[in-house]
Amino acid sequence: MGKYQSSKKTKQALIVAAGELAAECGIGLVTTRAIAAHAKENIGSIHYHFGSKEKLLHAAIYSIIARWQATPLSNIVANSDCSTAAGQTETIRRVIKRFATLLFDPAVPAWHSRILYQVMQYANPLQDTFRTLLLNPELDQMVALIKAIDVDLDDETAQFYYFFMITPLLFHADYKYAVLSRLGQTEYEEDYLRKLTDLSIKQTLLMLNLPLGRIDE
Amino acid sequence: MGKYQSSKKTKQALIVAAGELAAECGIGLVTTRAIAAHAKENIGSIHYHFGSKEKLLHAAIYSIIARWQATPLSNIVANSDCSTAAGQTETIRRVIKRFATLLFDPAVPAWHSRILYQVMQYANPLQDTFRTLLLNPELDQMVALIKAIDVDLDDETAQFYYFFMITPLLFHADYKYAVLSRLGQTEYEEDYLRKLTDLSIKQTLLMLNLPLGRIDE
DNA sequence: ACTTAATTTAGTCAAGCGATTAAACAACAG
DNA sequence: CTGTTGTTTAATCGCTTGACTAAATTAAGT
Repeated sequence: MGKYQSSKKTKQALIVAAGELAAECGIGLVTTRAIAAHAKENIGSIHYHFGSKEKLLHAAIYSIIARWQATPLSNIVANSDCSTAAGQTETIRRVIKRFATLLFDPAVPAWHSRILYQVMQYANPLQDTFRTLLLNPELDQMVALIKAIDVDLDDETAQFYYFFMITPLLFHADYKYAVLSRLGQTEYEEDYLRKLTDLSIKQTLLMLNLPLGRIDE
Repeated sequence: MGKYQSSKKTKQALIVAAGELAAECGIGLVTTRAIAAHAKENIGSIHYHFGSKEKLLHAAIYSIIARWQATPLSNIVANSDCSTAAGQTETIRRVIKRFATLLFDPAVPAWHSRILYQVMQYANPLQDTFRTLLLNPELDQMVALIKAIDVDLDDETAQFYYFFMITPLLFHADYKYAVLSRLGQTEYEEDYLRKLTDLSIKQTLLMLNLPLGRIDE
């Protein structure tokens, strides 16, 4: 297994198909037959390459986690100057822009953002993996970062502020189709996403009593 | 049909069971057998009383819509004074408190908040009903309300502000189990919900450049 | 109490599911 | 070009699903 060129292509096609279908109708409702048809592959290939439908979905989710880990928060945290108010403002700006990029950048497959947090919404066996590999590390780092900005906060309040920080972005990912339908569009426009990011930043800075001005252009 | 006392009880038990199970594992993954077992009723009763599983789920969702319609936004809009800044502040406060009540009040079944917006997240046949009866009227009223507060806003921006307004509340409903797991609790505490509502109000007032002070106690 | 009709029940159905298999096919080494 | 083996294919498995049905049961009107 994995010696021919075609093997890698088939596996990738199946992962993408599984991801796209799961994004559309929900992880639990995706069938092996639908995945195979969408990928233009055979049902048997799912079991040949991944062992089971669940393992294929696991691989799809893992590919998302890997994408997030390739843009680590630690880069921002390491290069940020949290000793001045202006530096804190810039750090918040970068954190939100990273989040927006991971959710909405056209270079990141659209199904990523629709699946990642789907895992968290309902009880399912993939949650533990997801929490250990991505969610808890992200949250712990963000709590530490926010506490570095305001040393008076306890863990729960810092996390609470983080929720307020990312929540409009998350909403626009989760309810993407519903929002787009209201807007009469088929994809978020660049302008809209910029407005979304900018207001998320501004509201977060107001919440944390940080100055709104930015350092670089 | 519907002539015996037991009929109403059975129908209600099936609706609650369907709602609770759909809240737990997702609308699409609920089975007739699971509903019947959870309601301690017979599978056949689902088809006898509702015709099909889908119609039962439709009835469950309709019961949620009815709960929202019983607490109409129009009450707030009609009694609000949007001519003064203080009146506008109070209106925002009431709108957010209504939303928080509908999502988190223990008097409202917990499964309501976990299902309502589930309908919006994935393509499914119930969306049209939901949009026509609840979502579009709510959004249209809120857009009008926000435009009454700031007459310079266009529809899209007013709706955009509304998203920012409700998004933290919605997040805490959608990701309830994940958040509770992080908090190490099994249910949101009164204090936490008050903090959530208060900060939502404060952030909205900041966003709309309204004074933070309140009118009544 | 009896009758009637509404409701509940258990059993059955075809359809679609994930998984498995053996045969057919195709890629690569020599 | 040929043999080997990794990969793909179509057919089939047992199982669960939503739906249906006829029989049993129960509630209410008389």
